[in-house]
Amino acid sequence: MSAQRRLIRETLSRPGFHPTACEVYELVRSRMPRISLGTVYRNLDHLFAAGLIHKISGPGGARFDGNATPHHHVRCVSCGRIADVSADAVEVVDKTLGSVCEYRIMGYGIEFLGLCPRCRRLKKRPRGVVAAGALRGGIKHER
Amino acid sequence: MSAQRRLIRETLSRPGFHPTACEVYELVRSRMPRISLGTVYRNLDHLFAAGLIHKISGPGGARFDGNATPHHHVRCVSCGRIADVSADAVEVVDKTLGSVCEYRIMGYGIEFLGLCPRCRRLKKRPRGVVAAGALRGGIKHER
DNA sequence: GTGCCTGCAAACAATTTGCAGGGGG
DNA sequence: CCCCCTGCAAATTGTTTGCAGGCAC
Repeated sequence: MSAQRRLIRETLSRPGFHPTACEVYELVRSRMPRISLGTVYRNLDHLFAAGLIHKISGPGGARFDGNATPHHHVRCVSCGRIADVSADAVEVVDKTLGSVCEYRIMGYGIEFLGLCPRCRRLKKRPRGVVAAGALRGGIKHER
Repeated sequence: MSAQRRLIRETLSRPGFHPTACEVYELVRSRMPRISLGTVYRNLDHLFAAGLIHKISGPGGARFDGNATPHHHVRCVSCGRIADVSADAVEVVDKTLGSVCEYRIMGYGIEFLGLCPRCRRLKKRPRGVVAAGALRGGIKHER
């Protein structure tokens, strides 16, 4: 693990912080002025593929989250800010929609990740279309 | 509603179809050769803002869905294909994780949308950071 | 005419990649 | 010595925008 990668990871360790790649770049650059944007992207990708950080894809580009434990996110429809939501809240999401966090929840979107019937049939090994860190909600009922 | 917009909407009406903007462009162009990519983007945006279609933001760009009723999506971790998931499945997502659809579910991510405490306090009216069509999961417990 | 709409092309933004070098195992 | 990593710059990709018209009311 290079100094650059360590510093990027450290930058993401602040709780409740969900910066874009460019924001990470600016922050890291203040302490390591010669780092390049390409290196930031490469390392964010590396950390994400290793499941060490979360990547939140959305409009206006991806955001990153140093908290790699299973949890979800809420985005403010007015300012776009992102906050964390406990993974446990998912189980009862529709029943407690108002008390999931301090936001006033107006809706939500779920993206499941899994193997489609055809890929399963073809016994294809997942070929990295989705990285480990994409499985934001942990697998609770593995069979 | 112009002929272009109608044709774009019609192109999206096929059930279980989740094309990118470029795919929509190609399809529409086969029937209306002089349409421009800009027009496709403009109209997809318009339809999305009006809540007439869904927009699924994710890695590799957004995908669109002509089914505007509340529902969610599942993405294959191997081939990246997207399929629909009933909105009702959300309520019991953790208890029936294996039977939500015919995919083998490996995880999921939820994005809530709502007003953050500060925006609520400032009495700011949501200023279109998120369009109507972004509220993919309907609001079931409005207060 | 006014306003929404188009095609086109250029601009923009986010991300990826090719390359030549460097440092640690 | 090899491999992974870097900085840099250019290339790609996805998306938006400015502009000069065009069609409908």
